[in-house]
Amino acid sequence: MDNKKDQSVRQLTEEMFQIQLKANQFMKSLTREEELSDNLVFLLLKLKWSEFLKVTEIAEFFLLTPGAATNMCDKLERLGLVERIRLKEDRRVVRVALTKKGEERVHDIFAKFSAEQLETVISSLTQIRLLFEKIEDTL
Amino acid sequence: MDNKKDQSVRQLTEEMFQIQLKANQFMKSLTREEELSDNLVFLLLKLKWSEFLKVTEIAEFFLLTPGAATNMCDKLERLGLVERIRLKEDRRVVRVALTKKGEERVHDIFAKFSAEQLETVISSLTQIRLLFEKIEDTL
DNA sequence: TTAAATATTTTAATAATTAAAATATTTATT
DNA sequence: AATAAATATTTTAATTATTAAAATATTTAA
Repeated sequence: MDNKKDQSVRQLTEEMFQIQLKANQFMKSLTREEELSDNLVFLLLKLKWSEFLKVTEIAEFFLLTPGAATNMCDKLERLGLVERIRLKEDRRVVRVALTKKGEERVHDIFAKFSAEQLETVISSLTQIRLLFEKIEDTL
Repeated sequence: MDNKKDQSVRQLTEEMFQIQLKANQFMKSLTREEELSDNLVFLLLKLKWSEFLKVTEIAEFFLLTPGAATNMCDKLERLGLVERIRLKEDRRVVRVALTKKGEERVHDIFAKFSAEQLETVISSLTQIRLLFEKIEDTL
């Protein structure tokens, strides 16, 4: 591995490291008063704009096993943030939905940001996603 | 929470989710044949361009406890990828450095990418970092 | 009616982390 | 010089989040 490539490795490592750091900081600023894990917060957000999700849907979204998804729901249910109801039409299926308390929790997460701030964040995140897609096309 | 803000939450959730997905995919493509965790790979990369790191330095970089950093080193040492040597000048300090095998492992990670690919990736990552910094300034 | 497939939960095991304790060394104080 | 305090790393115990596998209940297919 020549010096030019060494430099590339060094740069790439540094950028990746900084990005991870800032991404974590961003998550923290979003969930600054949350003691929930990132994935649990993500799930609350996801449920905010889905009427409900099945456990297998949750598992698929998060690329986890059904057991892990169940465990996530256990935690949120214990906190009164979600409820689980068996579907009448197919009693194998469990609907997972936000409770009133869960709705309020999501509301609280975003109450601290102005509409302008949100727009800026969304716009930046969109560009970040596009850049990752560019990387995807490159490799 | 009004409809406009609902939409913002929805968009933000979706972007965050996609970014997490793509960032994971990126890590996977970088470490596609690695059975090491992300942090272990990161540490290998970091050691590639540092002569050596102390355990506390590793803990600081990764925002972990010294115990966790020790554990990371245990794993890499067990695999023959790093070595630990007490500093003569201060025998409390352990130098952690890549072995020859570790160097080769890092080399292998990047052997599969061309210089052009690396340049594109680095450039995109730099922009991603700048965008995260913009978000940081916004919040 | 029986067998196979499916959804979720439970159980057991594993990996990665923290908090706290332990060990060794260095630095500061007496 | 001796003692106390600080520091670096490791070890131990506990916790959290995940997987694999097993269990339970239900639906679908034969």
